[in-house]
Amino acid sequence: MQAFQNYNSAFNALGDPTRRAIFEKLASRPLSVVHIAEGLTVSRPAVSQHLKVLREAKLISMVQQGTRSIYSVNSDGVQAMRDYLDRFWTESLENFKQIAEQTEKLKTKSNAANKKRSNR
Amino acid sequence: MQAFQNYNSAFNALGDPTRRAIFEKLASRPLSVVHIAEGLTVSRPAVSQHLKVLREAKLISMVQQGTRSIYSVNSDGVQAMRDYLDRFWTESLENFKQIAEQTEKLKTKSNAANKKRSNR
DNA sequence: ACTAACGGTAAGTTTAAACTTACCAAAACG
DNA sequence: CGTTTTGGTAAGTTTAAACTTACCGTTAGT
Repeated sequence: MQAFQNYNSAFNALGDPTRRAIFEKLASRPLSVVHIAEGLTVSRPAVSQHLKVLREAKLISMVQQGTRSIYSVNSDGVQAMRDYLDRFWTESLENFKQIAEQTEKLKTKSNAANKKRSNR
Repeated sequence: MQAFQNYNSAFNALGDPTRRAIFEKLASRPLSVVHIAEGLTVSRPAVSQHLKVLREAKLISMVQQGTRSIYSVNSDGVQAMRDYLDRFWTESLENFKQIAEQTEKLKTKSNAANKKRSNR
């Protein structure tokens, strides 16, 4: 709830197909930039830019090993997104009952209205 | 895993701040378009367009009531995103140990290298 | 029937995101 | 040292997303 209000950047980061591909690659194991770029159709600089976005969204983190930058998934960031969705998931589920109830009410209402109309 | 491969559209949908605001509004309770637009800074047509995006991403659903279009959060779509994140969250957590182990290995390796270098 | 309310869509503009090539700096290795 | 590997950044282009106004069809209310 507290530290991560970066939901926008996080969701935005995973909204891009290329970044999603990178993210999923890193989920399987930590990789250097060249390794990440290997399977992808975009250039290596493009990958670097995507990595920056993902890192700023706290979804991945980086450790330097000599000339290599090793990227890996940041579980905390992912957790934050999960929590966010959890909140609205339960919230919407609670609403579900209310919707059902209201729909019932409205059905009887509109039935009444229909009856009224057909009475004209 | 099966029915929802719309992860892109879903994450993309929540990536936009205005759509996030709409989504959160709807989480508190189902609303008509004018009600949704009420608090927001953008025009009503813009809201309609955002609603379309959210609906195509299966994050919200709509029922028609006379002239009103009542929108509400689609729990299934949210659930699908949760599942997606769950998968990569656990996956990255499993990696965490491996990273730690490998980091240990690399530390001893680089220690050996440093020793070698300082021996020159 | 006439008018209000509601809301979806079309057309056009503006801004920003994704990508490219080119360049550069730092570490590694012979 | 020279050179290769690695990867970040800058500058510029292109495409697409977000928004606006204008318009129209449908339902509701009087």
